[in-house]
Amino acid sequence: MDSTLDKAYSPQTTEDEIYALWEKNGYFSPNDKKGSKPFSVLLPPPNANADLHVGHAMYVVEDIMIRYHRMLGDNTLWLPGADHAGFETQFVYEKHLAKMGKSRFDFDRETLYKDIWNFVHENRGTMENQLRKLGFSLDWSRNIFTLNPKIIATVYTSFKKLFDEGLIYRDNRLVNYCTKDGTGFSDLEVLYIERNDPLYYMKYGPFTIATARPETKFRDTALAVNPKDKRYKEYIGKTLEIMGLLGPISMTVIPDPEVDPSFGTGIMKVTPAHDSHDFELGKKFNLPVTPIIDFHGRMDFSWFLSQKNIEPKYRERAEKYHGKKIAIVRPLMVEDLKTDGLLIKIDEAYTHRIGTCWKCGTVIEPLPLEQWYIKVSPLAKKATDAINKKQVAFVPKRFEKTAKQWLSNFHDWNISRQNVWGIRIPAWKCQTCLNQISNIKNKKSDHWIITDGAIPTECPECHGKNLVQDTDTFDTWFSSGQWPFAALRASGTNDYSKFYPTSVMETGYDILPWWVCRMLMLGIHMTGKVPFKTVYLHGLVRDSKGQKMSKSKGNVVNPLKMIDQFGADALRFALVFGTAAGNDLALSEDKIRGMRNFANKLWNIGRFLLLSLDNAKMKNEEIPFYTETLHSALTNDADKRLISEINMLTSSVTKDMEKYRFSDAAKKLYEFSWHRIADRYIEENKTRFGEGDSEALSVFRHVFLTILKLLHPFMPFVTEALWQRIPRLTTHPLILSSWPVRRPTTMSRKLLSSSGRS
RNA sequence: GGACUUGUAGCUCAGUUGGUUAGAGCGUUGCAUUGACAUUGCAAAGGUCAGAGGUUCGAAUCCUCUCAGGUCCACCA
Repeated sequence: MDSTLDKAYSPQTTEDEIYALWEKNGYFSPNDKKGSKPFSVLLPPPNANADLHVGHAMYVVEDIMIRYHRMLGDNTLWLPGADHAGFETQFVYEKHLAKMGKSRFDFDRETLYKDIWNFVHENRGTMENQLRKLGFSLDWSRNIFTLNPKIIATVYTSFKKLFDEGLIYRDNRLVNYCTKDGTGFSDLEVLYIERNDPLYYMKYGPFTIATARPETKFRDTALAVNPKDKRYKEYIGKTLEIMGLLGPISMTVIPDPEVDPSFGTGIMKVTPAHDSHDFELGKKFNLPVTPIIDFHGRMDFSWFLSQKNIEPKYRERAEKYHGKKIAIVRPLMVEDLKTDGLLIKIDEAYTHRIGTCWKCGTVIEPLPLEQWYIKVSPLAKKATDAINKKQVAFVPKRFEKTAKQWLSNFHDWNISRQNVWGIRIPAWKCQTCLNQISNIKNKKSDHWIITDGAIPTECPECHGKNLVQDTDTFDTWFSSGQWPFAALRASGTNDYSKFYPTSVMETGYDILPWWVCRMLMLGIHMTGKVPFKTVYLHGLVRDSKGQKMSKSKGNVVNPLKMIDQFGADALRFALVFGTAAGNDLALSEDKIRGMRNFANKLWNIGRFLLLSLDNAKMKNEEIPFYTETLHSALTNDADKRLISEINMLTSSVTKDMEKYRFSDAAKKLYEFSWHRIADRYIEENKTRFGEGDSEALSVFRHVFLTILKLLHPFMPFVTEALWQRIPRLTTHPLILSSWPVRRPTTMSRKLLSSSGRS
């Protein structure tokens, strides 16, 4: 035992060594002791091939819970995972391709998939090591990738079950399509932004209409007015001949109570192929769906140009527009409208909210496309019921309301993505049947063969062998929504039966609708049980001024840099200290430095304790371990008071841990260690320590070891480093030590031995 | 239009079911210090808890309204 500690604590020379000790000895794995209660948390899988950002460091809350429960003697599992992150990873890979002057369309599907797979695996590992740097006591022996074959198998099984139950269906409707990324998205992935766009007023037969999207007017199929609008009442049901840029078109006026008479001129053009409201309206009035914009965001006039006997003027125009991007066509159209005397005015001050791609910012085009949808409401109802029945608790409580609100507002969920990197949808179409069907009028063409992953050999209807698989992959949230049961079925033999439902789901509140609600819906439906009993939501990490971190602002805090500079314990403590669950927190270097100072303060309390113990040893003083006998024989009032205070602190911190009040616990421990023990108890009793007073030293050591235990979930490294150096009764490392109980009475000793650890 | 949320010290934030003189970190000021720690200690300054009203023996905390921020959803032709 080397009791001469360095003057200052050096996390850099301590942390890696301690982490290696824990990991090497398998301390992160469940104890699997008979009778021990299960406690399980699934780490929200970070992107496999990206670096961690400081938001990930908030998962420290999970490590705190895990370490606490491990010390309670629970059968504790914290399961790590790595996310293939479907579209996001493909997006990164496409950027990488672009740098080499290539695009994903230069490769066939299999090659592209393989290349991305290799790309991900070449970049893999950094994220995992960063989690280690943070001190996270994850059971790495169970680490699982979201494209693990067992995970995929579970996802396929779910898809088939949902399909068989009629909860998954195929439909052709307008999808939120990003023409740059070449894929559709669910409603949640559309990012609405406030934007200024010109509002064009144009002559439309006897009317004037206002539109922000003049390019779609070529394929308007009707005009809609509010049935209560006296100005247009007489026109309802009438078909009018209207002069457009490509000649006359006939259009019927239909009633729509949702038309706002005060907007523009109170008359709305209807374009079912490019507006979801119009699409629904079109269904009601049996209007054709006639697209003018293609999946690359270009104008498509082939329907017009293929007609015979087109006037040369109109042909010229259509050819001019054809194949060009919308932004290019708009000004051309404005010119032509002017020429024809159809443009009335342009309101340049018009602002509206417009959907954009959350990833690349391109304006989302609603385009008609066949996709797989999940019928959400039956699943959402089950989730809401579970919340109402208190089968799931939210921390903080207010998110219960948010979750329920989301669950009641979800539309059917488009789970098809036109990506390669992901889990390919196990749906096949028989080409033979398809050809036959297309010859029979009115027969539904959605004749799909769905399997639980096995490649079908022949069509069950016609026994044809010409089966073609859907080229789409699942929305990654469809598979992540199944993570709790999918992961536990894949991670270890009995993990699912032992650890499902998991104890706590801990993640950022920003993915409540994307992930938490989906896990609830799919988890309950697929397993009959809630996937987690408690949802703890943390806030966003912001900069020292409360501003959102972003690369462009240059205010991004790099967690690894902070760890190098101040130690993981300091960063961890800074993230929980003075932070309420569910609230955003401002993180500054000053705060982390302050917490580094606290780690150093602990170090020096330990250093002083060791020096005093050495000093006593030289005087041949025997320092007894703190026991019940010693406790009842205490004579010094200062010692008695301190013992009673550490007991009170223990209960109070334990209560905080149970109630997920980690900030309170951290604050109490900080306050007690620094200002009670270091500033007062040590200072007031220095002479006694100098004299080698065995009672004082015994009490001091006991109290300090207790503090190390209580602090261990928060600052695992410095506490373990000190624990290893201080003479104590047991040989266990701190990570496996038992959580302190009020004091060493007979009763609590029983508890200690029954937990199997001391 | 709907939901949620914030306003507490110079800055960033805690503050449980209402309960003494309202707390912390950082910052500021003064002093101290060669044996645990300058990554330190002691002391100090600094707050009408956004405002108004109400409930209560008692309100930062509960209720109503006002003002000022933030986030999300719906609608926007």
